This record gives sequence, structure tokens and C-alpha cells, in this order.
Amino acid sequence: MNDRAGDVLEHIDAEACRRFQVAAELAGQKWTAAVLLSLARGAGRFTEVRHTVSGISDRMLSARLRDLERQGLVVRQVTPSVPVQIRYELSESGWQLIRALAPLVDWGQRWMQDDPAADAR
Amino acid sequence: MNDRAGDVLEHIDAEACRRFQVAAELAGQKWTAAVLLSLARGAGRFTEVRHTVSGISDRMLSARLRDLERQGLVVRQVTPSVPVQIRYELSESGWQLIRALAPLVDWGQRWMQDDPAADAR
DNA sequence: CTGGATCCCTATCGATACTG
DNA sequence: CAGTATCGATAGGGATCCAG
Repeated sequence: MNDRAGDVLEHIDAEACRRFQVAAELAGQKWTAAVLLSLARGAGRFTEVRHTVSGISDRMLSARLRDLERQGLVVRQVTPSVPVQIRYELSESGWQLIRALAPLVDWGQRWMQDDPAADAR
Repeated sequence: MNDRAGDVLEHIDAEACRRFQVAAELAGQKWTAAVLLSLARGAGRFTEVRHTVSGISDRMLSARLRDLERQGLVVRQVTPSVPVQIRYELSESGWQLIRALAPLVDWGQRWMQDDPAADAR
């Protein structure tokens, strides 16, 4: 612990904290991270994502994709062929979110204790 | 979108994703961010935290502090006076978490849309 | 002051079945 | 293929009261 966190804290006022809260809840919601990562790695079709995110149900995937689309993190493109093709991809903000999340992953590697309760999830 | 996220993704294997998931759930849990921030800003006593985190109940604050302590993010110190004084402070990993969260805060400032559902929370 | 214990309600999630 | 509808289980969280 060499430096204080003052340089960090000065950016974090109440409003920032609120926004952070929402962002963290979004990212922390079950399956969201996995779906985001799946898309980042190239999955585009509903079925592709479902297949790369093992264990997710149609219902949850559908819900998460809708949430992500609503927040503008994911773009849903419909190609009017027969049958219609749906493709999801990360938006700019989606990519940026993944980048913003990277330090958190590093933190996890370094500091996180194994959580017994995690097995239940 | 100048750069791809390949440099980010190569750090994110399945294990990292799992850790990330747990970290995100931890940070995304209701009140956790606010409590962390409160401590970072100098609150130490139970009542101080409760006062700076408006709207939190005793029960929740107690629960979150226990979680955080269990995860090693917060250290609980008991001073045996009459009455006993309890003081919470961030551990090293707690401070590092706050630093790791900073990019997410920035992301929120930059990209996050106002979420109507946030009002309900 | 610092919580623990209890009650209860709601949101969330999984499973299953069904549709354009 | 790409979802939606419905049901039931369960865990999270608020309110309130109580205790060391």
C-alpha cells in the first residue's frame, strides 16, 4: 500500500457513486459477464452465445441480451432473410466496458479468496 | 473504437471469467459499493457509515460489513473500552479494489444511460 | 453504540412448454 | 432459429423489535 486512494476518490462523488452502483449491478447480474465475454470473443447468434455460455437457459439469455441492448451495450441486428438472421454484437460502450472491467479481473486474480458460496452458484 | 479488445481478452480465460463473475457480483451487490466508498472516505464507526450511506438499514449494513470482512476487504477492530468501540477500515485489498473499480466509475460517467428502473432502487 | 433475530414480501432464476 | 409464457422455488432485502 504505497499510495493513498485520494487520486481515485476525488473522482467519485455521490453521482458517480450512483452511476457506479448501477453499472456494477448490471455487470454483477448473473450471466451478464459471461454473455459479454462470449460476444467479445466472437459469438454473434443467439445459439452461438447459448452454446458458449454453458448452463444458461433460453430465458436468461434472452433477458440478459434485452437488458444489455436496452443499456446500449449490445446492438441487435436483424437481417431480413428467410429465416431471419439475428446477430448481436458489442457496441462501442460494450467494448469499453470490457476494458474497464479488466482491472477488476486482475484484482480478482490477485486478491480474491475462494468463496465457498460460489459453488452454490 | 480505435483498438480491438484483443489485448484485454487474452487475459480472460474461463478461470478469469469465473473470478470476474464473483468479483462483479461482490461489487454489484446492493450497498456494497456505497459502503466501500464510505469507508474509503474516512468513515470508521458503524454509525458513521450508516449516516453517510443514506437509506441503508442496520441489517443490511451489518450484513455487508460481514461479507466484506469475510472477503478480507475490510478489517474490523475492536477496542475494549466501555462501551466497546468498533472500527472498520479498508484492508490493502480493499483499497486495491477501489482502485480497480475506478475505470468502471469512469465508464459509468461516460457511457451509462439513465436507467428508469434505477429509481425504484 | 453495534448489531442479532424475526417476519414477510418481492425479485430473480430455473425448468418446462410453446410459437412465428 | 430465436425467442416468449407460465409456474414454482428460493434467496435477497426492508421493517421492526430486541440485546450485549
